[in-house]
Amino acid sequence: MKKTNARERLLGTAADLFTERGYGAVGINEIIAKSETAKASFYHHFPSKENLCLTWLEETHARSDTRHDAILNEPGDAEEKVIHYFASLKEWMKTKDFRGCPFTNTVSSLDKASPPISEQIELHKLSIRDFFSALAREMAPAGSASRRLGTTFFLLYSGATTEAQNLRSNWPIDAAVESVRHLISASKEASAKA
Amino acid sequence: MKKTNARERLLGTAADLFTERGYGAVGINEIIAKSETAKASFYHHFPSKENLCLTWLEETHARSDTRHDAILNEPGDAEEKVIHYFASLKEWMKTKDFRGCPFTNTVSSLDKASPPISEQIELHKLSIRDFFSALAREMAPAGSASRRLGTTFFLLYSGATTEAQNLRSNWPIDAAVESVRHLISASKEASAKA
DNA sequence: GACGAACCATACAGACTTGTCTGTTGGGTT
DNA sequence: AACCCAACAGACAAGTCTGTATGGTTCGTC
Repeated sequence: MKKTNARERLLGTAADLFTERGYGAVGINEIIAKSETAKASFYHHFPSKENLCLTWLEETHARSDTRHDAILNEPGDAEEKVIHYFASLKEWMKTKDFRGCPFTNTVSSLDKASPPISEQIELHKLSIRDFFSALAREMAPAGSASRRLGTTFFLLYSGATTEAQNLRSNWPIDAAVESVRHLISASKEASAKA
Repeated sequence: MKKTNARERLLGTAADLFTERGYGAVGINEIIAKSETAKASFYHHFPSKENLCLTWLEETHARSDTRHDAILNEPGDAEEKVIHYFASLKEWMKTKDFRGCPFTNTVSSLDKASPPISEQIELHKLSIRDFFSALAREMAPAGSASRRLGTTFFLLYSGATTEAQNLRSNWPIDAAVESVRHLISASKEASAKA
């Protein structure tokens, strides 16, 4: 039943609990209890709760990053890729009971500022923006217009995630998809006119 | 020095501390100490910390709502009103040290679900969307297009707030304004063509 | 077979949390 | 004068939190 590795068990249950209720609302006592691990083992692998959080965010970011690379290298239309990305966000929200972005939630829930965590969050957010920018560049190669388009996708994605969490509903994501669709077709018309 | 009313003092310092560090990271001991109030007086006016939070959100929402009404009844161009609203968000972020929406932050920082607080947050968010929808209706009276436009403004506003907090910078808000400007001019062209 | 790493259980320190309780002070009203 | 009520101070309960310390067990490798 137990995974053999105590470190993996700790990270796994910490990931579950942090995404479920947020960094601030979960104590290490609960983490070690749910992962069936001794407290001494926890402090053997992690110097502090904050470092556990950092490690969790790093691993989450790494997974997200390789997924973005895979999507970009995949064959297929950039427009479809963007729409599909929003669709998978809907799935995520449904399975995670409408808790939004782990990174954003961690920022809100941090009691005191922690430079390494803040840096990791910035890194992650900028990489998401870059992902959308790459897709935008693919579908509207004209310079300044595609730059704005990518950032607009990014902001719509962030807003949709935030408000789906606040309103405990997926309609903001559907609305964001509608906006994205409209933006794409409008940009096509503009480039056809030029 | 002290305001005469203990209740007002408590609400004021609670508002400051909650917006500064979030609901979860602030205890009532700190609130009563900073407001120079006895603990017994606190529990005389508020049944619990959670109720204090609810009251704070209610008052914040009420202020926001009357401000929206004032803006809508003001003379002036709807387009300028939207842009100006984003500009005042930039001011807010600067003075509040890049802490984002109090309502969104409270959702992330809540340890356990609280129905009255969740309802208050939904109410507030829907009222912001309605505000943007009213402005969109003013500048593009065509039915379905203005509906989408208002929701797009709302999502861009939310995303800009969230990411300005995450990245501790105002560039997401500037980018959102650029997107809004582009959307408005595109919608003008579309209605001119029809 | 010996060494060391990883793991286990458990007790503890010290500071923190929300909320309760007792008792006092002082101004305003009846 | 009697009463009410807001506000005060401060101790207390019962529990939480992170992190440390002690000591014992299992297991792979030299």
